[in-house]
Amino acid sequence: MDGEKIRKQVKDEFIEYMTLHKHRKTSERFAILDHIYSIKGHFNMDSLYDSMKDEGFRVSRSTLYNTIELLLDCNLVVKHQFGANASQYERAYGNENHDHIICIDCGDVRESRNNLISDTQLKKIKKFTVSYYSMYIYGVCSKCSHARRMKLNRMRKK
Amino acid sequence: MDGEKIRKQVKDEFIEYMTLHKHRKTSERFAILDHIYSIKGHFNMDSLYDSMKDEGFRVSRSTLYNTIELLLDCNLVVKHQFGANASQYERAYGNENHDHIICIDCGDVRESRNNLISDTQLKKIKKFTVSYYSMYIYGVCSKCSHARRMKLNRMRKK
DNA sequence: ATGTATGCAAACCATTTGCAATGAC
DNA sequence: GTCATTGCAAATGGTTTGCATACAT
Repeated sequence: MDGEKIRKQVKDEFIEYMTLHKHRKTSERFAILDHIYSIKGHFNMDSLYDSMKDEGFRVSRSTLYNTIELLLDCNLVVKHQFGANASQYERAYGNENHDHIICIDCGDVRESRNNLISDTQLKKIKKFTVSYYSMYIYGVCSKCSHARRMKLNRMRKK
Repeated sequence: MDGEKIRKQVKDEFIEYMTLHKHRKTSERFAILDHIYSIKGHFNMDSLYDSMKDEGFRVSRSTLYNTIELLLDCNLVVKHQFGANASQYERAYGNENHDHIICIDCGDVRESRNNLISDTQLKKIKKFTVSYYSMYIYGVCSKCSHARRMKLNRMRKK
C-alpha cells in the first residue's frame, strides 16, 4: 500500500512549508495532517473533530481551523463550499481533480472522474496562477426528481 | 433596449410558476424579481436589500430570503458560494453560463466567457437532470501573487 | 527566555425560525 | 373569512476572535 508513502511525502512538504514560513512544528499539526490523509473523500470540521477524538487524539476546533488554514495555503488540502452548509474539505495530494454533481434538493454530492476540462485550457487564463478548479454541476438527482413529480401531481389535482 | 422585454418575460414565467404552485402573487415578490433583473453581475442579500431601499422599496430580509428561494426553484436566479462569505446570486435568464475565476487570497471574482464545457458533455451524466453548472477556478491573481512573492522574500531574509 | 500555538469561551454574522399582523385569494 | 406571506426579533450554527496557558524554538 502506498498510503504510507504519500503520508511521508506530504509530511515532508508540510515541514518544508512550516520551516520556510517560520511556523512551529507542533504534534497537533502533524496529527491533523496525518489524519486527513487517512480520510477518503470529503470531510468537514465536525467529522474531522469527531473521528480524531475517536482515535484518541483530541484537538480543539480552533486548532483545526488554524491548521486547515495552513494546509490550504500550501495546497495540501482543498476546500469546497457546496450549498450553504458547512465547508467541506478533502486532501489534495494523490487525489485527482474531479467534478462534483450536487443535488439542489437533498444536497447530495456525487463525484465524477470524467474530467471535462483539459489542463491546456486552464493555462489560457491570463494573469492568474491556477492552483485548482472545482466543477460544480447543480441539478436534481433521480430520487428527488421523482419526489418533485409527485408533489406537482398532487398540486395539479387540488 | 431589450431589458424591458426580458423583464416582462421573466415576470410571466414567475407568474406561471406561482400559479402552478399555488403561491400568492404579492407586490414584494414582483418588486424583488424586477429589481434583481435590473442588476448586472453578482449581488448578495445585503446589496440587494440596500439597493432596494435606496430605490424606495423596503422589504424585510426574511422576505428577500423567502422570495429568492422561489426564484432559485424556478431557475430564474442562480446561487453561488464563493469562499466562506455570504452567498452571491445572479439572474439566470438572459445571462449566459460563465466560468468564475476566484482569487484565494483577496477573494476577487472574475468572470470569463470562454465556456470550457459543452452541453453535450453535460448530457452524459446519468440519472441526473442538470439545471446549471458552475466552474470555479481557484488560484492567485497577479496582484496577490506579487504580494506573496514580497512576503516570501522578506521571510527568507530574516 | 521568548513569543507562537493551543484551547476555551465569548463574539460574530449570514441565515433560519417563531409568531403576530397583514393582505391575497 | 381563511390562511399564506410579511416583518420583526430571537435563535441557530459554522467560523472567528480574545485571552490565559502551554510548549516549540
